[in-house]
Parts: sequence; structure tokens; C-alpha cells
Amino acid sequence: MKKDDSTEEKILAAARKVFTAKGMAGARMQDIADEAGINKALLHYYFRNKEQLFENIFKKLSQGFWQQISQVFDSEEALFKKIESFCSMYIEKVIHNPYIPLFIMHELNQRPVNFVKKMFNDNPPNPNRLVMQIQAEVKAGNIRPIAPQQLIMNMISMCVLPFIGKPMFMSVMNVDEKTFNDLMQKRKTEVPEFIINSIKK
Amino acid sequence: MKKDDSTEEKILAAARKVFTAKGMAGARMQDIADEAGINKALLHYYFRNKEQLFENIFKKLSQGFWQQISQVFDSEEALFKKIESFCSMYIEKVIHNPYIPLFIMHELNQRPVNFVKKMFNDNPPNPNRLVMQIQAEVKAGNIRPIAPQQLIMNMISMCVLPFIGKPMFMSVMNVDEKTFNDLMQKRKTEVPEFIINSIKK
DNA sequence: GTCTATAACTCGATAGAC
DNA sequence: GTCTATCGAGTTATAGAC
Repeated sequence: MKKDDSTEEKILAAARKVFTAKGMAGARMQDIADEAGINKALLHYYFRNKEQLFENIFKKLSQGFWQQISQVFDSEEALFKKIESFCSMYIEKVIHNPYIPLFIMHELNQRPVNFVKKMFNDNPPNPNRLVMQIQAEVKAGNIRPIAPQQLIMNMISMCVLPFIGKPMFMSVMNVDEKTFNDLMQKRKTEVPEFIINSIKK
Repeated sequence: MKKDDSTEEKILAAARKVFTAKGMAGARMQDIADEAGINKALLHYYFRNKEQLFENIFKKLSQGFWQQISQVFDSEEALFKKIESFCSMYIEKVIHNPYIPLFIMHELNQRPVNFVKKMFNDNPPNPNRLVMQIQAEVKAGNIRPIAPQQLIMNMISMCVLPFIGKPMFMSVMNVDEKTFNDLMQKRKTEVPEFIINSIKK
């Protein structure tokens, strides 16, 4: 039997879908059971309770979320190239998983501050390499002076927020689904261009 | 009796606090009653049910959210000045109401697409004036070519996302509350500077 | 492992006294 | 208007048959 067909995998896929769409508080075990094509009792057989099922999903998602970021942050690429790689990779990823960032941020805001740290206790993401790279480019006079933290926040913000605010943007800008998707596709090159134009000398 | 001391006002203030922190699904009528210093039955006396109380809060918040944006978007200022006004006004506002954007976006993502439109049926926000202003500046050759929608998304993204992702940024960048707040204060000038550097010729 | 049935509990809502 | 007490629907979780 393929791994994806196992009951456990079906539950995890269903739970991921329901939790990311409705959040922990809004999700019902019944919804997850229905989505997985099984009954509620089986959920408790595989995962003792709702909390454990949630944590399983949440930990996996948030670690994956940052693992991919860290890979780019730590790569050997030059700064401008790295900015391009990050934005296109990241926007592409979020196009295919539009609910994940809002889900993670909503759930993190419900929990104590050190919950994030606990989540990454084995492998905490850290942007040090990118920070030092930015500082070096500033020092070398290749880009204008800017605080690395601010630049990194700007980059992540522009990649992620349009998806989190999709319903609002669609309504306010009066665009349909297709037009919105086109705009997002274009952002894969627009955002890095915007950033590089701002920091280059 | 001052308006703020009336029971209705106490309920609204409590509901706002609890709903924005926990979301509609996560909020309990008991939490709101406790926060307001009254009992559950009184909530139902003033607002028939949870849904009506929620809609009251949500409508007020989301309209206020956009009303302030629209004011700046429609002002008579020149483009660069307008960008500065928007960012400093907006970041300042979110510093004092850090939960609101995440709350609004989370709730909007739970509801049908035309829920947003229904919310603004009387006074839909529209960025047309700013869009035309950007187009004019591009045409006049005062700024480099850029799609107005992309520029507007960039601006809003950089103002809002750091607050939505606060727990994550704090953990990943390893900064404490005070340092985070300092970074946000600086963003009131950093963000417009970042944008203008990118689009100016 | 998977199901049905149901226990145990949470929570929104109402009844009714004051 | 405000409170206490309680109902009843909906949910998580468990028991027990297969």
C-alpha cells in the first residue's frame, strides 16, 4: 500500500486542509473525519486528541515554512541574486499554499510568546548569514545603508501579505480571481526588482 | 453617566478585545462577559446573539480600518508626500491596534468572497485617485514605470505584515519586545524611504 | 483497524426572580 | 436592567462490538 493511501496519511492530509482553512478553534473533528472519509473514532485512535493532531500538523507546517526560507538565506548566492531567488521561490510556494501563512500567524498569535521557540528547539531558523551579507554589502558601498532586519522584513512582507489579504485586495481593487493570480505571478519578478531598485546605488 | 461607562459600551469594548484576540470561533461569550464585568445573560439582552455582537464589532473595525486609508488615498498631497503620510499614519495606527489587521484578515478568509462587498455597500473604499496619481507620475516620467496595484500592495504589505508576524519575527530575529517596538517606530520613516528610493528616477 | 453508540462536557441561549 | 439557574445543541472523547 502506498504511503499516501494509509489511513494515517489520509487523516493528516484532511487535518491539514481543515485546520489551515478554519484554524484550530474553528475546525471540527467531524469535518476532518468527513474530509478523510472515515469516522471520528478513528481520529482518536491515531491521534489521542484534537490538540495532538493539531500540533502534529502545525509543527510540520511551520518547520517546512522556515526550512525553505533558511535554505535560500544560507545559500552561496550573491545578495541581489539571493533576493531574486527568495522572492520567486517564496511567492511560487505561497501561490500553491495560500492559506498557510495566515494560518500560522493566526495560531501563533493565540499562544504564549515562547511557543515559537519551543517549536524550533532542535533547529531554530536564523537569518544571520543573510544579515551579515547585507551588512557587508553596505560596508563595501555596493548598496545604500539599510538595517538588515528592516530589509528582510520588507522582503517577506511583500511576498506574503497579498495572499493573507487576498479577499480585501480583490474587493478593493475590484479584480477577479484570474486577474489576482496574474498579479501574483508578476510579483515573482516585480518584488525583487522593487527591492533592488531601492537598495542599489 | 458618561457614554464609556454605560453597560453597552463596556460590552462593546470587551467584545472588541476578546474577538480581536481570539477570533469569532475562539471567543467565548463567557470571556466577553468576564472582561466586561457582567454576566452572560446581559450580553444577550443587549445583543441578541454572538453573531450579532460579532458583526457589530467587525463592521465597525473594518470600516474604520479603510476609512483612514481612504482619507489619505484621496488627499490632495503630492505622491511622495502621500506615501510618507500613509506609512507613518498607518504604522502608528497599527502600533496602537496590533491585533486588528490579523483579526480582519482571518475572519474575511472564513467567509464567502462577497462578504467584503456587503460590508462596504454604502461606502466602498476605492483607491482610484491614488492609482491615477501614480499613472500620471509614471507618464510624466517622474517615477519609473510600475503598475499602481503592485506599488499599493507593496506599501500596505510593508506597513502591516510585521505586526501580523510579530511573534515569528521576534523569535527568528531574536529580539525582545522593546527592540521590536523600536524597529516599528523606525519603520514609520524607513518604509516610505524604501519605497521612494525604489520608484524615484 | 474500523465501526456504532453514547458518555461527558462546553457553550450559546432562555426563563424567570428581583 | 441585571442577576441566577438551567436547558438543549453541538463537540470531544471513550466504550465496546466486529
